Amino acid sequence: MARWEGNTRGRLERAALDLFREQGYDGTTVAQIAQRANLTERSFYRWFADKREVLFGDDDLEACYLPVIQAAPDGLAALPTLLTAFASTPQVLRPRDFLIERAAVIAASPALRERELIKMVTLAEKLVAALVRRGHDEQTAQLAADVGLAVLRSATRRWILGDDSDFAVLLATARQDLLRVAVM
Amino acid sequence: MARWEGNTRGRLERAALDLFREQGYDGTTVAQIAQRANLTERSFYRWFADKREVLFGDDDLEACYLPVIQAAPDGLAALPTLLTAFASTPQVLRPRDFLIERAAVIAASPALRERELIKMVTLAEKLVAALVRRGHDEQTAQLAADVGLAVLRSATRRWILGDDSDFAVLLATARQDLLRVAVM
DNA sequence: TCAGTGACGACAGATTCTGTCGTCACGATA
DNA sequence: TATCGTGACGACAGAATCTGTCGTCACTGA
Repeated sequence: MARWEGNTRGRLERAALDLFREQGYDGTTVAQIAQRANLTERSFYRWFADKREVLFGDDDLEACYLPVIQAAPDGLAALPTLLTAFASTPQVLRPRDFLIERAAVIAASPALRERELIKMVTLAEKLVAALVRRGHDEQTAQLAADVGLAVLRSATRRWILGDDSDFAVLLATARQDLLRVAVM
Repeated sequence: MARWEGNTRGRLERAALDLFREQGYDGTTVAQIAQRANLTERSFYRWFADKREVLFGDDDLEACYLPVIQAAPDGLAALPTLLTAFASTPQVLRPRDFLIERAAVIAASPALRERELIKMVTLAEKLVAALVRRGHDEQTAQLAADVGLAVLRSATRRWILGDDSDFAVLLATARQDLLRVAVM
């Protein structure tokens, strides 16, 4: 067997994404993924908690956002605090090609959509906690996180579709949209 | 065996909720649920697509909201349209006791949280489609749905916690909060 | 040279979910 | 009353996911 090839995790992720694109998520088994990566099924589960996790490796948005929130100037409102943190999003994400491939696979599978959602919500909870630590009340923090993520999604949609403006600009635009929607 | 007892679906739902509360979601098998409902495991899967679905039966919020959106006066903005529809929410939901029991079980299980989230998002997609049919553009509709659901969640949180105000009032309050958050 | 550590293969087994077929209750019709 | 169709159900087989456990092998440091 091909033990100790190195970059085990990466090999599994690559094999999984390829197979999902070829045969669909439901149509490919963990055994197939492992085999293509020169491993056994058991080893797959040593690197990923379950079959879905292989697509949600290490964006680590949290580690990117939280310090910025922590360092925000005193008295800054909740939503602006979040949007400031979100500005550095594209630097943390994987290359756009990869994101597009992955997005297509996820969109095609309810199981993967579920997983993506809970990742999002888990992030939202971390944001709420960070806002509360800065003195915002729970209710406001929760609402700000929900609304902030809606703005982030709106901006990200545009970015993925090829809009190469500075991400802070995309966020500002999305926030304008939000204002129109919320005030009307 | 106890065939033809009637209310098969309800028996399974009841057995599942009780067992999940006693042993946790992961700790109970579909076979146990079926057994407590005097059925076989195979019959469980005739009534529910998978183990999680047994907790997400038939709120049918969609059927409640869509007609109201359809019937909204011309020219009404997206968010107010949604909030009008949301006003009748409590009439569709199950009794509060049931919701609280269920919420506790869901909160304790990541798998169930995932399922709850995708139910929410699926609803959001239906709302977006309904808004687009009324002439709102896609981007606005998406944002309004995200924000509207944030407001709905905020109002529902208060309602579940025992605030017995008219639900329209709770929604209005949540919307005030939203305005504060969004404008500041 | 040798023990410690971590990655891996091999195997067993519980659980989820699906396909298929035969059986039984019920309702409609002759 | 006799018969037939339909739908709910039990019984069985089997694929796939996920976990526990143990032995092996490569690398590291003393």
